[in-house]
Amino acid sequence: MDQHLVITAPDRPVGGTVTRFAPSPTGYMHVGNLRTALYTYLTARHDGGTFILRIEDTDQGRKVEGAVDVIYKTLRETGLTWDEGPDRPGKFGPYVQSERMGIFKGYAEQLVREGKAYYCFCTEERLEQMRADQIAAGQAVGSYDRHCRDLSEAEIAENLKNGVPYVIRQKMPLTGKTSFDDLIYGHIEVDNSELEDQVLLKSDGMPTYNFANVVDDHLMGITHVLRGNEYLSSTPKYNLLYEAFGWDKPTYIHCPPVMKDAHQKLSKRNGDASFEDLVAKGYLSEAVLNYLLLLGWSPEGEKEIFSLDEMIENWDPARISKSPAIFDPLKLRHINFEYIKALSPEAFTEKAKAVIGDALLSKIENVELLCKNLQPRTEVLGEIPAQIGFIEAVPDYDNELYVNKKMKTDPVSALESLGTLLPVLESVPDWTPDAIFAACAAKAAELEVKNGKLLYPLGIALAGTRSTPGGGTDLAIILGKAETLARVKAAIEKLSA
RNA sequence: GGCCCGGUGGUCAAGCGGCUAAGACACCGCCCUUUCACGGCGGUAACACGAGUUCGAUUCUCGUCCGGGUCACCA
Repeated sequence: MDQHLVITAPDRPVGGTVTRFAPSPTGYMHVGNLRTALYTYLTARHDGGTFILRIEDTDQGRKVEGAVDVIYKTLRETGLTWDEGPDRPGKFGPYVQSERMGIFKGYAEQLVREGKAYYCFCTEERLEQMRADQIAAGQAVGSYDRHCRDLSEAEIAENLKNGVPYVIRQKMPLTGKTSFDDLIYGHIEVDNSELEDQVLLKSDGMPTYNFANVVDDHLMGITHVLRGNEYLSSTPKYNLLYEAFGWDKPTYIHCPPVMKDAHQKLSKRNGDASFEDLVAKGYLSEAVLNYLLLLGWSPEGEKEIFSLDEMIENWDPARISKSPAIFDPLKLRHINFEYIKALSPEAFTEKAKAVIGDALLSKIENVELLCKNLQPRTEVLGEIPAQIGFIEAVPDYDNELYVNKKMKTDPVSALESLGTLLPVLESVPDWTPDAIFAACAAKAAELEVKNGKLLYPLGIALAGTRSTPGGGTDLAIILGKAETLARVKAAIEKLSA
């Protein structure tokens, strides 16, 4: 990461919306994550608020070299600029969670002093035994039995003095209900008896994820928390923490997952495409972002193609869907196609050239014409090579290709057509699209046949395939005169054989 | 299993008590056309099921079924 490029973040607007995207650096940005980043970004930007990037790197086991760069790179490529982050420190840093580890213990101890949390000296063995007993007794598994919740002052002091390892647990209310309101899912209420006295501070003095999250979000002034709906069931515990501290609760916006199919989430484990993979295949980053916008959210009108500015303007988090959405590569293709069509010819040509490669490029007489024909035929950049393989050499093909009902052609008539066309092509004064087409059309008129009768076979002769970027005369221009004449002669020979 | 959430065409989805239940992708057909495309026009296709509330339910309530999530000193 370009740590030398550290810029101080600007001040936040007073009373504004503040959101945060808090990814774990796993070395991979899957599209579900990116969608969350987008929704989080839009929620801040729509309100003219602040968008923060916080790196949650405390899972040392999953640490991957260079992973933070992937996050930076992806957000930059998609234009999701952040106001505060590791490289843009504001007043609420640090923005890398591993650098914040010192601040949590004090908060946990504060809750202990206030009687809202307690020291727990249970050993791992005891907890395991407890769970085993619960299973044996056919009870609900998993919940801590609150063994240390009511230790006497003396016992606690004694243990502390002896250096017995401990964790700090949150003291949940035993009765009553806790509720919260989610912007998407509405009012959700659970019995407090369902809530476990969760660990806040681990025995190594480090906070648990849930605890760190609440404290960080509060200290950073986060007003809107966007995250996956797998956190729906732990949100009551979050709220109880906010209440214990007397902090303002954020607005919760839980998003449904992006699915691979009806049962599985999209994930790295399943080998599903990451943002980088999609870009490598020839999807435009704007198109990917636009598709993701629509995957789980719908605008008010019928417009589907949105620039980032238009997304910001039209964004309304309340219109996020409640149910999971299956990632549809076909629809992505279509959106990508829309973006490709909207490219200027020059911009498309530039992108196409990069995919075609210099070797093949040198064999193309008129790259501009080729690209002009390619643009409305390219949904994904990566499929260009397959469309122009014929330029390198005519593939093996069957003469049956000359059969075309509508053009009224077949191998016999094709042989005839190519025979008439050859001298026409040889004598075309200028090797330009208009001149060639005019000459061929004139010949067709003279013979009183449809243009296709002559030109369809030309296309087959030049490309050896039905699907080509352009008609026969365009192919002639792309291949050049010498190559064209050679291929027509070869085709005549093949048809005569 | 307890708790929580969800369930409109194949997919994304609009809808928020009364509609012939939008639109997009995909699919099919027609037109245009020097192939294939692009484009234009048209078509097939949906409210999981059962009660209840109501003059009237896709919309509200309950139940059933199905799917997902969550129950760690992991994040």
